[in-house]
Amino acid sequence: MKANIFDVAKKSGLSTVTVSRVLNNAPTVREKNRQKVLEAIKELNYSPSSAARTLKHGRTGVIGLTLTALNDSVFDGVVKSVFDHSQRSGYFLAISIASEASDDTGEASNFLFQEDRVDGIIVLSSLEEERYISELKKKRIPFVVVDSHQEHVYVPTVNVNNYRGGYEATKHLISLGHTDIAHISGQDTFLSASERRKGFTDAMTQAGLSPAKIAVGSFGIHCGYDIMKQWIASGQTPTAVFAADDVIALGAMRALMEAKFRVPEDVSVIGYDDQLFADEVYPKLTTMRQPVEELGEHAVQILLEQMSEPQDAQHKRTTKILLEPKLVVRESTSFKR
Amino acid sequence: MKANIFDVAKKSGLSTVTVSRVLNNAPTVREKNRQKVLEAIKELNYSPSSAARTLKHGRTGVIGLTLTALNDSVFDGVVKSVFDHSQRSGYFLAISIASEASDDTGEASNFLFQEDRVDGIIVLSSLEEERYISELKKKRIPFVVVDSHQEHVYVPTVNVNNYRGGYEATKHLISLGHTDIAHISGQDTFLSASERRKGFTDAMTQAGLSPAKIAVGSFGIHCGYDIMKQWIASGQTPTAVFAADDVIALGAMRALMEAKFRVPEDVSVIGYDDQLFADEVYPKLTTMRQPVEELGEHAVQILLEQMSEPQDAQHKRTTKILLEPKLVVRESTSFKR
DNA sequence: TTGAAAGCGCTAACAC
DNA sequence: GTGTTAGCGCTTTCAA
Repeated sequence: MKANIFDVAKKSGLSTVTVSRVLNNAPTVREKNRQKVLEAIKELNYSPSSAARTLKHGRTGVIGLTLTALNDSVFDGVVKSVFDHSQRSGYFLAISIASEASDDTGEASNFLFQEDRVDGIIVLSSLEEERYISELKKKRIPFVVVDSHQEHVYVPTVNVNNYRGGYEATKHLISLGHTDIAHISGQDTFLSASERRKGFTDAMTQAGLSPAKIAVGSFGIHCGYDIMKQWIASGQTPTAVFAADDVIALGAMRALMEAKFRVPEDVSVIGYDDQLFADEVYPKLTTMRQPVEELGEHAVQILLEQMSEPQDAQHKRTTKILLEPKLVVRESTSFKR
Repeated sequence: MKANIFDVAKKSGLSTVTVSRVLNNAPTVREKNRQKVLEAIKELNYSPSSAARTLKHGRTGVIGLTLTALNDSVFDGVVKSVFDHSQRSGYFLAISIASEASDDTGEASNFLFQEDRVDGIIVLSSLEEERYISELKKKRIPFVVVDSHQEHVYVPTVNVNNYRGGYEATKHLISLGHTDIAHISGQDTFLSASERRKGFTDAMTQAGLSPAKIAVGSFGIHCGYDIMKQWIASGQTPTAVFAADDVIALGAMRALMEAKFRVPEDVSVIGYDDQLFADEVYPKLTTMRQPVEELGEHAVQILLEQMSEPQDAQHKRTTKILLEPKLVVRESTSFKR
């Protein structure tokens, strides 16, 4: 049914070797023969078998990407960026989306790690980071961790400076004259959450302010509303809030607006991530933007380096990239009245 | 370096065939030998080569998914669902994210279609639908189109009833007593946009209302704000708006709130898609939810059917699935005052 | 400039 | 229950 390289060879009156040379753009093929081959290929609608090539070369040409949640501007952006840069280097992208709930069998490994499906893996903000890392190391699969949640010494990582993000977000509010500033944090499972919180605390302390009003919520789950509502109910409404992500910020704003507070006239709110909706909601959200494109670019680049290096060299030096977030001022923050 | 099946055979003192049998859970292996093999596998940290298997079997175990945009609750949800169901059937998922801008070379085909990388392809809401379909047919790669933008007779598709969605959304507003209802539509490139608009028009007409107030915006681009602002400026503010998607709805609400209209007291707004933020924004967005999980499930199911059927049978019957959207009433719509 | 032969790692068919 | 053999489709020597 499907044509193989022999069919092409026969049809073109040449050998499989010559066909192979044409396929790989070898210069040592007579132009006339090259044409014959190309014609046969077209007529037979032939395309080479990637499996056979892979088997021969020992590389699959596939990069794997594991992630936990989609539906988040940051992760989505990274995926897109990773895809673009992979393609540019001739690699396909296979993805694996872990469910929130960890698999029952503690042993169960990621789908992508099976067999030698991929030449390397990008671990994006995984909840099973530890397990993945040790398994990847054991299997000697080259990898890089993006948005890591723990500190690993010998692991190549690409991260965004969350401490700096928290610090800058808070400083923005302070610079607007606010002194009663609250922080709704993400859960401690994430290094990013505690880093942002540390940035908040330091910025407050350095300004001689009390960093006492902190509530620990959770990314992903819509907690901003509840926490803010509680503060309002207890008469503790701050004049400014630093929310650990944009969704939390949205929830906080909703609680405020429901209670007839105006944003930003009565209370300023700053988010984190610069999700797509940040630009379209009322009032437009001030937020910290993550360098999404660069995250993906560095991830692919480092992974390719890992893949090209001999296995044992991978312990010699470990690349760690730290990118900076960027403050995007919109409408949800203003001078304290 | 990397162990192969021979190494395992040697180490366990058995033949490669026996090792292969163990790998494939063949029942005809003496328990004692099975243990020997398993031990050797573990010691050598062996994992079989997918390439060799693929070559032998003529199938890759990979499903391809092409999509245009990420960062959209609907698409993201479908991707997740497709991943889950693929995995459940033992397939890996490779994705290809097309850039908005079509490739310069009109010829350039999708990355995934190259060689025989995948056993089948899910085309998700592609802007290059026509081109993909004809190429996939030519290459005889089994496929299914999800959220198709044109009507194709012999193409298996999974769609959501957009006409019904538009109709129901509009009826919801009518049932609340509104008569001056506007519609901000998506661009006509998308069948979904014109279908929703048709639903709007029919619902209005059937209720004896004029479906005249229609503006054609564009999905993805933030147009809801501009269009609504224009209506407000020209004194044509409707009492209810049906936005073709949630982002447009968000923009429309922003324009309204900026102009001191209250939502829903002065103007009701209904969106479409039930993006994640719909539940967190103020006021919570009433919207039409797409059956995301089912979309992915049916897509995979139909694709697997296509893959198992002989090539020539694929013209005999063509599966077409049409799912129904669901109205989710929240806070952005209310009775006309 | 071209081709014959060997082999990448695995498994199905056929012995034993 | 187990092993021998052949071959999946391609590319890489090596020889012509």
